[in-house]
Amino acid sequence: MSRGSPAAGRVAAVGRRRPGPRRGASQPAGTRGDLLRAGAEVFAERGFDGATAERIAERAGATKAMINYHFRSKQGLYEAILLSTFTELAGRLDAVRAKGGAAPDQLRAFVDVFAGEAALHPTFPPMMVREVLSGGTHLPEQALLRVVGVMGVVRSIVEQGVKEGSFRPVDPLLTHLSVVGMLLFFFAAEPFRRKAAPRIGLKGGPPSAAAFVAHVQELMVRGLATAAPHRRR
Amino acid sequence: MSRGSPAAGRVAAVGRRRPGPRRGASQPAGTRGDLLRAGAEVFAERGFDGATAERIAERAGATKAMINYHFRSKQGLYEAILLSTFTELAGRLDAVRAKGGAAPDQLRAFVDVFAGEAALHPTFPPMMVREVLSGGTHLPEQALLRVVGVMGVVRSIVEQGVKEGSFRPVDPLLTHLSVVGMLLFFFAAEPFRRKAAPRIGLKGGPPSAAAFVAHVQELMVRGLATAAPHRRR
DNA sequence: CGTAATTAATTAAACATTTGATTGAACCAG
DNA sequence: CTGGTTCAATCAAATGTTTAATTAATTACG
Repeated sequence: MSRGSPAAGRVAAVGRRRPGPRRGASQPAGTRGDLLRAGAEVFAERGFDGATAERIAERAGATKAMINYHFRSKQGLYEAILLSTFTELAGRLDAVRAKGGAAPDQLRAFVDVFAGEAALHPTFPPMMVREVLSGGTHLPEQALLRVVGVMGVVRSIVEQGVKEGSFRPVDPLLTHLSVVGMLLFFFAAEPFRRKAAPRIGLKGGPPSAAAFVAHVQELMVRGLATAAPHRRR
Repeated sequence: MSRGSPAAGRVAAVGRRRPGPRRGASQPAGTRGDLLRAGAEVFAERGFDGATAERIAERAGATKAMINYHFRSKQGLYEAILLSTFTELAGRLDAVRAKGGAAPDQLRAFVDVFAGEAALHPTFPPMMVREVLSGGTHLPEQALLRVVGVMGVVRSIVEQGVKEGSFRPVDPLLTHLSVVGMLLFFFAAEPFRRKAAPRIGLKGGPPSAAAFVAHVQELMVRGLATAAPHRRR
């Protein structure tokens, strides 16, 4: 630990730029960025314990020692990925709430943005679900706050809808759990559907994300609406 | 594998009975049953890779060699657990469909039974979600068929409802994904809620399973109902 | 300017654990 | 005895981390 290690408090700082080959994704270049991208993929596919440092490094085109150099440990890499992912998502969802409008429209927009983010960063839903599954073991404090923030967005939308009379009086937390649960499960299950598709009689291939988004939007807006349901008996 | 190993094709067979201490759960006694129970718990908590044979054996009050003796390998234990769990669930849900009745009532019953099973066997939702997450890597063929069967139950309920006129014309597969996604996520996230509850301003403690079930039932029946929604604009 | 000193980035090898599986002896009911 | 069951000890492979050496860029300064 005698030589200066950059892992200490840094998060987004980028080392020197290299004129190397073009990167596929967007933001950070260099080995550090390669590790973030490769790590997100492998962690999403196999979970924290199933992802070996060796495999991550290989996919990033680096050696596993680089993980410890740039992030201090495998867990350090994991936390850096979680934090940046959750922060970006929470930011976009906050924007939905901030934009205002009628509650049903905000709810539709919430679903849209959430799904858009999941489609843009396919590693986010699996990582989120895995983290929830393990009780937030590896979840850094700051990332947990983002999750709480998202919960607050849904809560305030629902509360506004109830006050406006467009929604019946429902529990905001339960509503949040249903919407986010549906969406996370759908996107996290994508690899499963692809692999199990031939086994299932799946006409017209697996369902598209757009179709599911529309389905969820209708389901929620109709399901929360004030109008009385089809009462039987 | 020279000595006779019972692991080959067995699934539910029980070794000799012992007069040991009372077991907490129901079915199989003996070391084999202890391993099934302990394995389900640890696999649910940590996933396949995160669960060590040592930890499972310890919780079962046995040694890890017993896993290999009774199930040939750690993966063998895992598959045995998955198969028995999924088979039981699929059976109860098939019964819901077989009982008949109006589509909305069947859908409510489906949610009820699904949630009841999850509450009775808290290890099932996490294991199911983890398996879906990893694309069904460790999923034995027979267990996959059960999952497909459950999907068929929802599909036929929805198709009946559409034909009867109680449901609007929705995609059965998308409907299945929403219901099952909501339920699995809710139950799989239980440890997370418990751990994050103090961090969140959670008035009255975490939501009860019964409350969530009622919420999902209303949401689905209203959301799928034929009646026109609260059209805005 | 040019060159030596310094720092950052990277790699290959070594290390210390951990872990799933195997083995052989002991145990025990019938 | 005998055959199924259990355990303690052992093995070999895998894995996260550390270390030492190498290379490249940046800075200091004569």
